[in-house]
Amino acid sequence: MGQQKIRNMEEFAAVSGISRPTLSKYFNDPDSVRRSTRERIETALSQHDYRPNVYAVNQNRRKTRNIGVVVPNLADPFFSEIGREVELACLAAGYSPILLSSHGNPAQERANLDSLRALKPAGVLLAPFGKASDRGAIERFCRDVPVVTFDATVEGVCEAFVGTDNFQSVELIVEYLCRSGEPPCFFEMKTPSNPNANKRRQAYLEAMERHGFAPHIHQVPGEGWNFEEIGATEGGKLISAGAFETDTVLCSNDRLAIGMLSAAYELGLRVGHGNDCTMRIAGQDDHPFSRYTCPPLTTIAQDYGAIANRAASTLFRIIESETRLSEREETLFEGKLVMRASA
Amino acid sequence: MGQQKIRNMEEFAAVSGISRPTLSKYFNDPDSVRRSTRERIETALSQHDYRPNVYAVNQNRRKTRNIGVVVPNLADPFFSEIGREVELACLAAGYSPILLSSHGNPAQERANLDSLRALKPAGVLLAPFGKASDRGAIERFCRDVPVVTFDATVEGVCEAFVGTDNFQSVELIVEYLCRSGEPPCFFEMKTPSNPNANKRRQAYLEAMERHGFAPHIHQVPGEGWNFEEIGATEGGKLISAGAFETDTVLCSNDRLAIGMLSAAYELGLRVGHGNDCTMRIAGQDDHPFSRYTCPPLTTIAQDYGAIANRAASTLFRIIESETRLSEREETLFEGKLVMRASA
DNA sequence: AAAATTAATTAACGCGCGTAAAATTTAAGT
DNA sequence: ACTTAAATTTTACGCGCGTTAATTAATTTT
Repeated sequence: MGQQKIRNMEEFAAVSGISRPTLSKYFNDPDSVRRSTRERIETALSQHDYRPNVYAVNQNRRKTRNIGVVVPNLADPFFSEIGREVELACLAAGYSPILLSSHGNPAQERANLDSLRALKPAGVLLAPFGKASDRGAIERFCRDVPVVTFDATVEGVCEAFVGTDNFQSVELIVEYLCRSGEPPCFFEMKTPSNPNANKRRQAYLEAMERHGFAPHIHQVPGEGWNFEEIGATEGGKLISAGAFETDTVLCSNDRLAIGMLSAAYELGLRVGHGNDCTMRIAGQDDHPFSRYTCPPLTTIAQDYGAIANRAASTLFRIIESETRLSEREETLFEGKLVMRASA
Repeated sequence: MGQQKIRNMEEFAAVSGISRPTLSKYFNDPDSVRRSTRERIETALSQHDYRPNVYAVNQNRRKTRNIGVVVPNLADPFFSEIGREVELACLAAGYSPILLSSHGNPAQERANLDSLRALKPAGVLLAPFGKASDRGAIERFCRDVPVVTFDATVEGVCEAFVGTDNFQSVELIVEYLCRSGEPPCFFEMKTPSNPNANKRRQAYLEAMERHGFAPHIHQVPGEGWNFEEIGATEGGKLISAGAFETDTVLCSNDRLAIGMLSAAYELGLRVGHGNDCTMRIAGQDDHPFSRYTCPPLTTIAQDYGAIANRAASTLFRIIESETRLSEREETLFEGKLVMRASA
């Protein structure tokens, strides 16, 4: 390895015998220089280990190669998984992802966008809160930076949206539940911040009508992101009060279902589709922990990988074309039924 | 708000009527200028919204105010929680945290340190893999950047370590388990990468001896970070084979315990300390999901907040004193017994 | 009010790199 | 070998801010 440390590109030009502008070209895009020079640079690089100063580079480049990735809550394994997928896609395309969590707090989401703005990112992949998001702030941000939203959408803003087709997904599981037993009641929070929740409720209503059953929606109070807690306490209350019209409950998401399963267990109820079971509980999202609940949770799996990759590739396309999309693109992936023991 | 956009500090100096060097002082430390000028700057700031260019600032400053935070796996809620606490501590002290996950991959840990080096951070808070970490790389990194490790340690390197006192914690739960029923067997992975696992095994052996019981350690194969899976399949095998010498199992961590609980449920066993129960299962870490398992998991809680804050404040002390610690500091916080239904 | 202290201004340089224009070299094509 | 096109080198400027030294202004002290 290198003997004396190389302090800047000038010095590296000296030891490598390549002019500084050519080196600059190389570091911007290794393929932009002739193969022979590229090889000379790379051997020099292997002997002296020099890396361009990030700050100087980004100061002078019009657009950085940074991609901001903002998710509402990294403590939720769903978002840490999908965040990870997005990061990988960025890396693979030669961009530098910067992952920020809004920690369940819409004000933090706004703060994250502010921080990102200072980093002059080439683009941003945003999983917004939805209704709870600061719409104005996001709109303003989208004017300055190409943004693709994923998972949840803020109606009308941003270049594109990639998510799951809630109507297809809900139909899938409602159909299954109706076919295999009593039609499901729907369990959710009264004031869900996530727009998917509203679509899922709507989709439930439509699906139930389609199958000729009366819908039963149960909304419970509760704030914040402690969904398991809400599912356990409020879901438990409903169960023990006998509030559910049928023996089957479709939860708005897996985390609520996990809480409700825990409450059912406490109440000594056996959940599942067996003969010895009292009720069925199903979720939505295929949360990483859903296969370890008792019993394992029947749910709808979102295609994390497809969503992440499509969102990323859409953003790259916008960045590289240097033109905004003429109209807002919406891509919805289908959910898959994951049948386990709980329903 | 501002009418025309301010492009740089020069222009902001013009509109605010403050000279550029004074502004520069202000942005470095608002308290370094006279109160009257500070107020003038801040009113101008509220009218024109200007922010210094991050890249230009960091290029010229000797040390940035960036703090790198590296955790082994953000998909593990334990680390997303503690990572969050650390971030908050950095923010509160006026630093800019940059959270990176190694995604369960030691090579990624090294890559993360490389990325961080390019950002010239003032310091780094590192939760290393431990044995699996690239010791040489970490040592080299520590020579250049002040580093405080937390959660897990790499023996001998870095300025300081903050973690949980495994010997105290394990004694606590072993004592409880012995007192309240049959003495525990110990369940863990054969090749744990986390050094805490080794300390916990050792602590278990010592605690059992102290209480006059024969220890029984069961190690199962399995690679990677899918602990629940390993706990479920391998733990399930042991249970159904009747391999455990007593009816009580202490798992090396909560995620293994969550898996084992799921296996026990599948086997139709009732877990807990009630009369109708077949076995007891306990964990360690107080994983965020442990209170929603069936039954809720008895475990040892680490003091996330205390660990995060102590690690951060120790790092800040080193950074601000501009001197390396004369000797390596080790701080261990006590665990607390969390009694739930599983044991 | 004068002297002493403290703070702000002016002027100027440097950081490490992007980038543009002109001059030169290299490679490819006939 | 000669023409042409493509790549590289030289030279030079600019980015936005940190920082320093000398100067001037504002504040505090006696």
